[in-house]
Amino acid sequence: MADKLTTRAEDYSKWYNDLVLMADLAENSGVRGCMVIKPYGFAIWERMQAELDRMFKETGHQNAYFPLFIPKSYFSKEASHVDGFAKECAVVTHYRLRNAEDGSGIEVDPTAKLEEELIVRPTSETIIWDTYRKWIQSYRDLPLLINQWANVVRWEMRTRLFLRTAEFLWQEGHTAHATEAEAIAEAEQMMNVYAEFVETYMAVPVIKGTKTESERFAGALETYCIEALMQDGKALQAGTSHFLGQNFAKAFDVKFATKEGKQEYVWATSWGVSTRLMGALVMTHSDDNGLVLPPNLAPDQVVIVPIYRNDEQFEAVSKAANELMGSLRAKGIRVKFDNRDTHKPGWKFNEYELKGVPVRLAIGPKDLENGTVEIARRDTLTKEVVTRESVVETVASLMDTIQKNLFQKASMHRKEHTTTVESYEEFKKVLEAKGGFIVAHWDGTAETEEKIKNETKATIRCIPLEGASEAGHCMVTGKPSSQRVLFAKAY
RNA sequence: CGGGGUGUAGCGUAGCCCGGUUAUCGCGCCUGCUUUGGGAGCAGGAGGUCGCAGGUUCGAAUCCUGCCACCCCGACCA
Repeated sequence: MADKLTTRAEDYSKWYNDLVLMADLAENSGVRGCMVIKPYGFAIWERMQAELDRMFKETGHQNAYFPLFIPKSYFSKEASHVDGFAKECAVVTHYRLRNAEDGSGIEVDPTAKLEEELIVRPTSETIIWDTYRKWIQSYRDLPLLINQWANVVRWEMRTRLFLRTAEFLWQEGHTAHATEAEAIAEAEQMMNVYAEFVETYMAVPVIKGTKTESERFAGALETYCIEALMQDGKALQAGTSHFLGQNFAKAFDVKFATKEGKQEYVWATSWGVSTRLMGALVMTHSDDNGLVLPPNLAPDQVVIVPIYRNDEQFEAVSKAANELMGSLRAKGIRVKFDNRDTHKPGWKFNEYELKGVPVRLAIGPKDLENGTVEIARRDTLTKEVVTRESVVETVASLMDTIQKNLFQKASMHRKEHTTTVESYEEFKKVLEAKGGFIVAHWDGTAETEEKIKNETKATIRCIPLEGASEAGHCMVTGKPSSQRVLFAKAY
């Protein structure tokens, strides 16, 4: 397995797929563009959900659930929104099957045609705003801060495991506010929540910014995003937060009575992250030995592997392991004791490396004799032997050390693959030779953006929020520019 | 939707051009013994509508026709 990973490292996307498949995260289901997320992969997603959900609630949001099916007519209300999604919708046209008369099997019953087709949600703006109209009457009903954990379907031409599947899991927040300023503040806040989650838990450094007009979400006035750089030098959009203005309020007639008794349209935001984050995780930290999970996110932070030759040894080792597991858990560390008798230690070592468990402890007869434990780190692949007395402390501090080390490593990689260029020639050269983020001046027009995209495949990932404003000239047209923007080839 | 490719055991594959015993090999799986501090060894065993449907032929995994599925590369996108 390891050989296979190494040889395929030349082709990153293949390598990435192998990693995902072999690490027991997910596999192609055989259903077009849809994946099966396996238990271990789903455990990681659940960790993401848990931390994000906590952060949403800490910022005042509540969860709710809306229907999977959306009547077609809802889509006709917001023109730019439907333009963005029309080409990738799965549509339910019938509601019954029957046995074919010629005995060839099951067929769709043509007499069971739906009066109005149902769209399998590609995103829930339309049905949620239709509902919000009924929920919002007064300024006292605002702000309405709701999140939904759900699956959505987008019939993409081309799919890629985790990064772009036909069906994917995500959360979508949809909020309504009394004022424009409040809605903008919400959209910015959620971008910051995403950035904090991705950096603190996933140990993936991100750049916060806004999208250009042409890259903006369908129906949004402003799209905030976080952009991450993968190991192969391509960028990945890790999360987006949209300021929707009053577009949806007007389309779905969502008005509220102000304190002064006037009727006004509400201001809206929406924001989401998806199972794509799993792809970001894999492609940021993994190496040829498999996944590398940051401790803050890992479902199992520590695994204890017992080493023994016979039942007595197993008893003795298990006793020590269970005690150790108890003290680690008391420190709030997620520990698994793998006492399966069906696999040998060497097999387990490799398995947990592939699965990216941050710390592995091994206890055997020698350790019982010497009062020691062997500690192995996944991030550095190093091992050391420590005393039983110090192991809990060592492991506890390793959680922090490994988390920081992974973030540090990814940050260094990004720094080394971020290049500031002055000319279009240089831009093309760097893009070709090195890839990564390229920081350059742009005249702010969609034409120039389009030209660059067509000629080089690179897109403007974002207009960085923390980028200092700096006068300069567009690298393509020479027209004045007030700030450098971030370019890259993207997934 | 354009271009390319692949369908043979749970996974990865040989065989196909040039039709001919019982369809190859590895991993995995099962049983037994020995093993267990980096993916164990030996012996035995189970597992196949050769993607589907037709056709050609004495005979088809192999040749022909049609269909289906998936993958990869583009255009589109979280």
